[in-house]
Amino acid sequence: MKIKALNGFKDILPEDVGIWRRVEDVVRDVLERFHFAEIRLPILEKTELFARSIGADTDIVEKEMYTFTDKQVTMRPEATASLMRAYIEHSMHAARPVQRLFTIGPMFRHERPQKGRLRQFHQLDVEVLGSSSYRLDAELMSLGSLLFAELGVSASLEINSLGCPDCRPAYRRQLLEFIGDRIGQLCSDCRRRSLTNPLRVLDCKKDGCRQQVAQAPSLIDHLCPACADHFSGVRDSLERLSVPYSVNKFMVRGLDYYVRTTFEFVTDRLGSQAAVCAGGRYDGLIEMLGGPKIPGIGFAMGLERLVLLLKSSDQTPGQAAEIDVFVAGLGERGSGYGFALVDGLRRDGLRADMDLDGKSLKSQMKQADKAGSRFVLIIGDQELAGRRAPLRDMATGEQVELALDLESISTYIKERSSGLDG
RNA sequence: GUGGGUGUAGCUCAGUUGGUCAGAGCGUCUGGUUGUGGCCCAGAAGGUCGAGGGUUCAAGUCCCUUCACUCACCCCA
Repeated sequence: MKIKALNGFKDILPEDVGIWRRVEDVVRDVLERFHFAEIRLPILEKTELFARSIGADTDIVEKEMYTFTDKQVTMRPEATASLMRAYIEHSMHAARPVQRLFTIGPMFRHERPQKGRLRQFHQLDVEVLGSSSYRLDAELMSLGSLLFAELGVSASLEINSLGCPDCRPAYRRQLLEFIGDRIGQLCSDCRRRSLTNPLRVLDCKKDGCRQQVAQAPSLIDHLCPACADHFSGVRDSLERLSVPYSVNKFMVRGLDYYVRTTFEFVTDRLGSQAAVCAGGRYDGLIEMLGGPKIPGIGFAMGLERLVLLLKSSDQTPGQAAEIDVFVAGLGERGSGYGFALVDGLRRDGLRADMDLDGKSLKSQMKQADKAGSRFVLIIGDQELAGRRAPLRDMATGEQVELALDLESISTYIKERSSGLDG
């Protein structure tokens, strides 16, 4: 029986790494423009951290975490909790009043895999601690929209407000009353939701439920004055930044810690996994985890989903050259000389390779072609005797005779290759 | 946890009502006269048809079981 990767765990093969790097490069570039600093966090944390931050009653904590029960540690299902832990542990609030941080890495959830949802998946996690300004909310959404724009992916922004501990309970009671009157018309899932997480009834996908909740009281009509002001501030700021958005009053959050602003970038090209980026404000979280009373907001972007979008958007990157020069050695002497020459070229900053298995010249030419090498240098007994060797330009087929020494060859290739530094 | 779909060469897939059905394309390798890639041509390697059991003279082809993958539900980035 062959050993295979675990269900929901995927290898990212060399042919896909290019697109992943592109995503990561754009992410880091844009984040730096927005003055964010990268932080790298452990993958394993105390189980309690997630239970307290995400919510002990959530599906994630109840049944989706990879936990070593004998050690009470868990593979992180998301990054926000870890980042908060690090922020508190290192008293980062003392270093500067507003911390703008991001991290990229794998997360683990034991869910049933499907399109755009794996058990090990990767997220970009962006968090700002120390400001409750509504402008910050809009700034993060602008950041998200710029990320999509720079990657050439289209996704639309939806926003909502979940209120705060002052206004949500009252709304929740109203909603429960509304649902109670219609409980018979709702699907079985929604009947269960009405007990566990009533807000979730609002975004049920079933038509019957949608019709029923269409007239439901909406969160954003029942915000307390402070939350209402904040929400309208967010909207004004988005308009000032010309970031297109729509209000989705049925949008809910799965994690307990969110308050006020929530937002998602959604797409219709990922099957049922519409959200490619989602986040919101969590003003009480840091305090709840034992830190200072400091507000925060953040979002997570699903990188697998982003990669899927990039692949579907028909942006063929074209095969890049893997190496600058392939050295074709003929016979034992030619191969031996070429072996040392390739090593020298590499030490000189060029990407070089050769065949080590004594293949025919024709076969070596094919290898060079397949690798997209810009040049092929041929070394056989004639060349060793004459101290000169032909260098073939694989694009044009033209060949020049070069003096058979490292410096001449290296210099010639460097003068004609692009994308080399130094 | 629940439901649907699919499992035939490295990859993408054909395989009619069970009877040369073990195939194609791509990829790989070799060759198409001495040491030159792409295109073309020729040839080769490569598969216990996911696994196990059953029906039958005969099973990728029918039945059962099982495993895997996949999409969707739940939930969620």
